[in-house]
Formats: sequence, structure tokens, C-alpha cells
Amino acid sequence: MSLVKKCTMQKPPSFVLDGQGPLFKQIGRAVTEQILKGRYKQGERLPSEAELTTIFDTSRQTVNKAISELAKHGLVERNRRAGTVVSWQFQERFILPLRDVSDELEQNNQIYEYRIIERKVITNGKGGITWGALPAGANLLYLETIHLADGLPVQLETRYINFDAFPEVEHETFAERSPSKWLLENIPWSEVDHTVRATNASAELANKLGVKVGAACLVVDRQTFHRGKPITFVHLIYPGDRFSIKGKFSLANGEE
Amino acid sequence: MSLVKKCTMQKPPSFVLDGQGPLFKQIGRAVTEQILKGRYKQGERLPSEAELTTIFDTSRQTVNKAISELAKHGLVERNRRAGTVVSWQFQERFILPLRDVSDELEQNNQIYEYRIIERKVITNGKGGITWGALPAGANLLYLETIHLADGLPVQLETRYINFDAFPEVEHETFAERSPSKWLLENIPWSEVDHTVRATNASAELANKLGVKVGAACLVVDRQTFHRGKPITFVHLIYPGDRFSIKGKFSLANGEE
DNA sequence: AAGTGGTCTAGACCACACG
DNA sequence: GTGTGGTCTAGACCACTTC
Repeated sequence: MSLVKKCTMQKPPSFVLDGQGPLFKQIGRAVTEQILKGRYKQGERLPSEAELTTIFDTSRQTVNKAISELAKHGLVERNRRAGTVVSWQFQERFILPLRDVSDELEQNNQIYEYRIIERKVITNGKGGITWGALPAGANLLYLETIHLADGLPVQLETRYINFDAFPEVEHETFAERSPSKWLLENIPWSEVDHTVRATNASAELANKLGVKVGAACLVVDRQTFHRGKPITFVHLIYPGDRFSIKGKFSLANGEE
Repeated sequence: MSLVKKCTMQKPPSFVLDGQGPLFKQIGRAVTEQILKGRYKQGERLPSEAELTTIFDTSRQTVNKAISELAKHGLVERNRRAGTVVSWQFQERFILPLRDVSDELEQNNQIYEYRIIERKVITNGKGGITWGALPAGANLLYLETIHLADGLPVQLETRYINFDAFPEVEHETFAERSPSKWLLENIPWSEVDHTVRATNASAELANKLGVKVGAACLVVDRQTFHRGKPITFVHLIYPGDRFSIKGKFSLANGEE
């Protein structure tokens, strides 16, 4: 029996606190730093919370808060007994924020307007329109809205609202607030479902958006629910050359 | 002097713990629940941490953890002295995950393959190619890769790697691992920048992706950095009819 | 001045998974 | 069993902001 198991030559601590901001963030950065430097490789185990507690001379809570945050961002994985190891892949979590058009445009100092093109109550399943989340025969408020930036169309919104569940929309003209804003301010929601894809503009769409027939457009489909109850389904179409979704992510600062 | 300031008819506590999982999550759900129910409206102030501590008969830490989490998700905003109020808009945080193609396909039980179409070292700024993050004249490793699902093209990848900073890529054939996977496993990164938009397929692109000329395609541009040093720029093109980005978000469970 | 959230401590018990 | 992270407590000091 050997006395030591290969004497893994205790690595230099080398964690450096920068003195900026809260301790738990400093610790998070220090550890992230060492991982990025390759000091801890993928699959490799980090010091336990107990060890980090002594390394940084702090309480376990603080260490836990720091490392749990890294785990939330997917940089490390934590397991009881097995300890904390560096993730093998953390590319799965690239993240894109999706914002309301009007907010997006305001930030760019563009002038935002919208116009309701059409408004009617329709029956789910008829006229070729079916919203799978609701049974056929349900009443839907149909709204078609065009959103403009500096007078140029940037988004065509086709919306269906669960009319039976929210009959109060009948008396809303959406003159003051766009349907999107009105819903957000008046109807609570708890779940959202998104799909983003690309499509070619049909003749009708091209006309409404002021682009050429066949032009590539970005399409965002969004379904909103509250406790499983469907609220609204919205189909957003953007001219491909006038709109894009942008997102940044930085490991050092946390999210976004 | 009136004795009471209008006696704001102490609202019924009405927070309900469901007994499922950790206390701080139960509290988070209970509070979220009341907000969604409209019991606390937008801009309205929540009970302070001290009050919640007595309401839930727990420690302040636990309450803090619960409510801070809601704040991270954008449901509420916290301010010193002013207290915690329900956010006016929390639509800004709709989130879309972006995943590696191969992972995406694996999940759908589709067969994944890739082929390197072209590989060469080029000079930044020449041949009409400029990567703004690097100076003109820098060396770039150019890689063009096609990714297939069940034998059908789903992604055309055009990639530039900062060759001067990572000369080790010269000897990598990317035969075992796609450039994307190889980079993720061998080069540390700390910042990512994304843009998603739609575009019409050029003749060349249409040919490579096996779609019609002019077909709408989804384009993802991704720049990756490490401590501000550019690593790679990649231009991913998906046939619009064969690919979409999907994301779900639920307030009740936390993220994603 | 006073109330709020932000952070930190030093302890504790527990569930889980590995040996 | 034993070490790990997950959670919780009861206290504390501080910074900020509104009152």
C-alpha cells in the first residue's frame, strides 16, 4: 500500500479576486477565469465548497452562491458526492432575447406607428384558420396590424385572441395601445412558446410589407398561455432585410 | 391627525405554499401566483422582505432568494427603500435558445453527417472578405462545411478562424469533430454575439443547400471572443422550410 | 432619519451518490 | 459510511433612496 495516491502535487491556488463588487461575484469571476484559462479543463473537478470556503476565507453560503450561479449559466455541473465539474459543452445555451417591436425601435430612435388593418370575430377551424390549442368552433378575435418604423413597414402582425375566455376585448379599440401592449398590460400570462423561421413573401404579404414578391422574411410565431389556458396566438412577419434579432452573451458578467 | 392612514384594509394574505420542493421555490411560486392572478398589479408594491419573512414564517435569506429569482426573470423590480414592485413589462425577456445542429438533430433521432467543402488560409480584407473584428491583413482559416440531416442539407456553415491567434488549427483536419465542436472543446471562449435574420438563397447557395433559387433561408451570424480577442466568425444558413428555432418559457417553473 | 434590499457569517440538518 | 452540494436559520452590517 502506497502512502499517498500519487501525490497529486497540489496545484497552486491561483484564484485572484479583483476587489470589484460583491464577494460572491468576485469568486464567480475568479473561478470562471481559471476555467477559461484552461487551469480546469472540461470534466475536471473543481475544489469542493468546503475547500473554496478556506481558499477564499469566506462562508459557505457565499461560495455556494458564486458556484451555483456558474452552474445556472451552464459553465459547470454540480452533483452531490461527485462534486463540481467543468461542463463538457456549454454551447447549448446560446441565448437570444426577443423584444417587442416598439421597444426595439424606440431604442434606435426610430419613429414607431401602427395601424389596425382588419378586425373581426371568427370561428376556429373555419375559413382555413385553425389554432390547434383551441377546439374547433371556438370564437376568435382576429386582428391584423401593421407596424411601421419611420413610415416603413417592419412588422405585419396577425393575431388570434381567445375571445370566449376574454370577452372584454370586444370593447377594446386598441387605438391607444397596440394589441400586443394591451394584452401584456391587461391579461396575465404564464407560459410562452416561440418559433422562428424564414419564409418567402407571398404577393399579398409583399404588398403589405412593401417588399418584392418572394423576398425572404423572418417569421416569429408566439403562443401565450395562462395556467395552460390559451390566450393568444400571434404570427409576426418581418422583412428580412429590415429586421434581425440580436443577442450578446458574456460569461464574465453573467447573462446578456 | 387621523389615526390611521386610510386604513388600507389589510389585504388577505392568501399566499399558498404547495409543499412541493424547496421552500424558496414554493415562496417564489406563491408570489408569482398572486401576481398572475392580478392580486398584485403592474407597478404595485409587494410586501417587504421583512413582512414576507413573517408571512411565511421563515428567514430573510430564504425570502430574498425567492424574490431575487423573480427579479432575475424580470417579473418584479427591486429597489432599496422603494421596495419590490411588479414589473410594467416583462415581455422584453422572451428567450430563444440556440443549439448546435448536431445536438438538435440527435434529439429528433435524425442521422447527422457533415462534410468539409473547402478549406484554405486567406487574408482578411482581400477577396471581398472582411471580418471587422480583426485588422486587414490578418490570416484567417476559411472553412466551408455542409451539415446533413438524413442525407438532406440543413445547414451551410461558412467559418473564419483567427489563424494568427490559434495556429494549432493548421494541423486539425476536423475529420472526427466538426469545426464547431472542435472549437468548443479546444478553444476557451467568454463572449458570444448573435444575429438572426432571413435572406433569399443565391444561385450558389441554392445549389449547395438543395433548395430553389430565392428560397427564404434563416441566417445566424455568430462571433465568438475570448477576453475580447476574436476567435471565430461563423455564418450559418438554414433552409427556411427545414429548420426553425424553438423556445419555451414558463414563469411558473423558472426559466426555459 | 428610516426603511428597503444587498450582502455576508457561522452554524446546522438533510438527501443523495459513491465507495 | 462519508463527502458532496442543497437548503435553511438568526443574526449582522451596509448602501442606497426616499421620506
